Amino acid sequence: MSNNKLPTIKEIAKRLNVSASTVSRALHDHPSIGLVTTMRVHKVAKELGYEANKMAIYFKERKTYTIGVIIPDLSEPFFSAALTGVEDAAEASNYNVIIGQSLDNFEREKKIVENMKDHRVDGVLVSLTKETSTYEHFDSLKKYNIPVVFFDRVPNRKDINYVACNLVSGMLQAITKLVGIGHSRIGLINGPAKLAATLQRLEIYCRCLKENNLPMDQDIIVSTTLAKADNVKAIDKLLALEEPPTAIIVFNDYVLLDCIAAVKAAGLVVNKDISFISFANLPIWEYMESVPLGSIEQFANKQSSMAAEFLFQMINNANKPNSPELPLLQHIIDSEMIDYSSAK
Amino acid sequence: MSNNKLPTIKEIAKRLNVSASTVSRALHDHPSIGLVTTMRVHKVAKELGYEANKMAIYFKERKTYTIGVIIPDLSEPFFSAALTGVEDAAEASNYNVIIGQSLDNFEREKKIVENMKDHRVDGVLVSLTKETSTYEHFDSLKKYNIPVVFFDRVPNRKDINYVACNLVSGMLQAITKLVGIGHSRIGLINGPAKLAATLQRLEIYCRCLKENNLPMDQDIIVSTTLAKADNVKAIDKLLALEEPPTAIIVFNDYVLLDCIAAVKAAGLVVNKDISFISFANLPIWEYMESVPLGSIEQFANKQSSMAAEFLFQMINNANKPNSPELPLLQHIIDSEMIDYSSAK
DNA sequence: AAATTTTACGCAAACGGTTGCGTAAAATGG
DNA sequence: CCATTTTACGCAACCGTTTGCGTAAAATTT
Repeated sequence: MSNNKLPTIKEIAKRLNVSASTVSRALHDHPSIGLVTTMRVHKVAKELGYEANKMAIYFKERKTYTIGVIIPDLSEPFFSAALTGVEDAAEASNYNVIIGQSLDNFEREKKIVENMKDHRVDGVLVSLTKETSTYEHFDSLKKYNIPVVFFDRVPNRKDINYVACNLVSGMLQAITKLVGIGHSRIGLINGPAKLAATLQRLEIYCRCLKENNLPMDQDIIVSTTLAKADNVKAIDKLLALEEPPTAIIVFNDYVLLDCIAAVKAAGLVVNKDISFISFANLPIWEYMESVPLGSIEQFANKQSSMAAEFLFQMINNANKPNSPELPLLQHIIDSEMIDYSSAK
Repeated sequence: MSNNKLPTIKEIAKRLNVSASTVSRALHDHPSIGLVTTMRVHKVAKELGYEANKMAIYFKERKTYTIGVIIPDLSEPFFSAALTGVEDAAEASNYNVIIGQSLDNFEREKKIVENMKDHRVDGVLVSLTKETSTYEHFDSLKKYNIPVVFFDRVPNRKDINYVACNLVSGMLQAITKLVGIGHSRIGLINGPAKLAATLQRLEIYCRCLKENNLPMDQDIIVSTTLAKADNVKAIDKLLALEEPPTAIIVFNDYVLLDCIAAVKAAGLVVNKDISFISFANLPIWEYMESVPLGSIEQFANKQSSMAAEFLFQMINNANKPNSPELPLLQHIIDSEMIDYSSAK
């Protein structure tokens, strides 16, 4: 059983018959304390193994040196990479990171925000739930002077701080590449209509087709609920067309995995009979034999660490007394198509 | 700009011309406070939007309701699953989780421990670095009454609290299964000698062979540094034998992925010419066409959440004044071979 | 030697809330 | 009507550290 009593400043003060304030100042080598006293204090402090109780200091400072990160799901490599990005940035600033997984559940997200408020984190980083469409729970953090920065899955609002990823650049690279190697009939397997990401992909797809002077054909645009059976149905529908696409942009890697299986089942060969480009979430293609021509990378790590930097800027700015009101911190990172076609 | 001043108990007290202690008691509906006063306090509290500053309470309680988790690498699905297990358990107990990635670096691990001590976490969960062989940095937490529970990668000591995974059960299932379907020449591709896991696998492999009355042949035991080229070299060495094994136990899934590629490159067919069983770390086999016959699952989530339960037991026990000195909390979970042979 | 400055330290409040103890005033008992 | 209990609240300490201000004693100046 350990002593249970950690040495405090008062303890040192008592032993030396001086006041706690003298000890505190001596420990910081404050000039107003005599040299001998300072040395005696240091000596006793060392003997007792004294260490300042940071929680007491933090409490006085009204800070916790902790930030919260709210993400949908750690089992997604995208988000675990994002968390790592945050942790790296936080470590560099001597901050701690507490996590909360919303599991794409709005109520959980609210609860996590509440909890982080209770713990008085110095700031919050969020990647939203798919369900989230109202933001009062984040607005309420303003009352506690807790800044919020969103990343990747960000609210559809102007008055927020965020880092997001622009899918246009990657999609443009993808379609340009496909056109470059001779494809002119490029399909799209999109996600469920209710997801913002779905609409976004459709818009960008159309734009990029146009930029490449390709016609748009509704027949080669299909969607899936993201369920496995539905993914297969979607790709089969395209393959069954009279004139099937020769290349397909796929909603994400999970969908693509099912598509590849279906293509093989149909006796076709990936990258010969049909080519794919998808939106990256899985770091697995280097191990697979059938791979997409490329993946549109959204740089989870880069997004999250930049969001963390923004957050620290806001936190530090708030600490300065004459803070000149920071402008909104917003940044959009370009996605990039990672080319796999040369790899195999 | 928000008001910067959150309402406090003192603020309420001032408005009602009562003392802070009365307000505090009224807010908790303490019987010694008159009904009218209590109601007036509640009313003003509501008007002001008063919420207790938990940090102040925690500081007084000398608790933080936060536990720390130290794991090697979040990008490994095993550890992100483990973290999720911890978070689930923590949420159920109203605790927060702060994370630290050691990146398999001993110095980082020490630094993280130090940091968590500074933040006075109520307890720590650890899965050790591959480099860690001394444990003073954890012992030092005793001084602060911070309990520690290890999981999965645990110290080689008796006097610790831990949850670990027993590989024997899974390996035995694996070899028994292989024997059952006619294999009698079962190889082993092991990891680098310096890893504890390597020695462990070798021992268990030998034991399980013996239990199935199979002879041991040094020729079909090879090792790899875990680098891709070396993985390929290892499997090629086995395939080049006069009498190659018909089944191989592989160190882990990463190694196996390279092995499968090498087998295909050699013109052989997985699960026909040669079969594999590996130690699971990747949740990818459901998407692959060539899969091992089975994977030995070590239940990251179960291990970590049980470790968290242990930790909470220790924390709660320490809070009780007449704590009857908890015994060491130790548990070993059986690994299990997950059978994929029927799936394809 | 008296006046002034400097040195070296203590007091007390502050952060926000909790709690043991003391005590007026009101209610009850005899 | 006096003695005792109950009711309802305030005081002050506490958690551990920091910091503005005040002040004796010592050192310096004249």
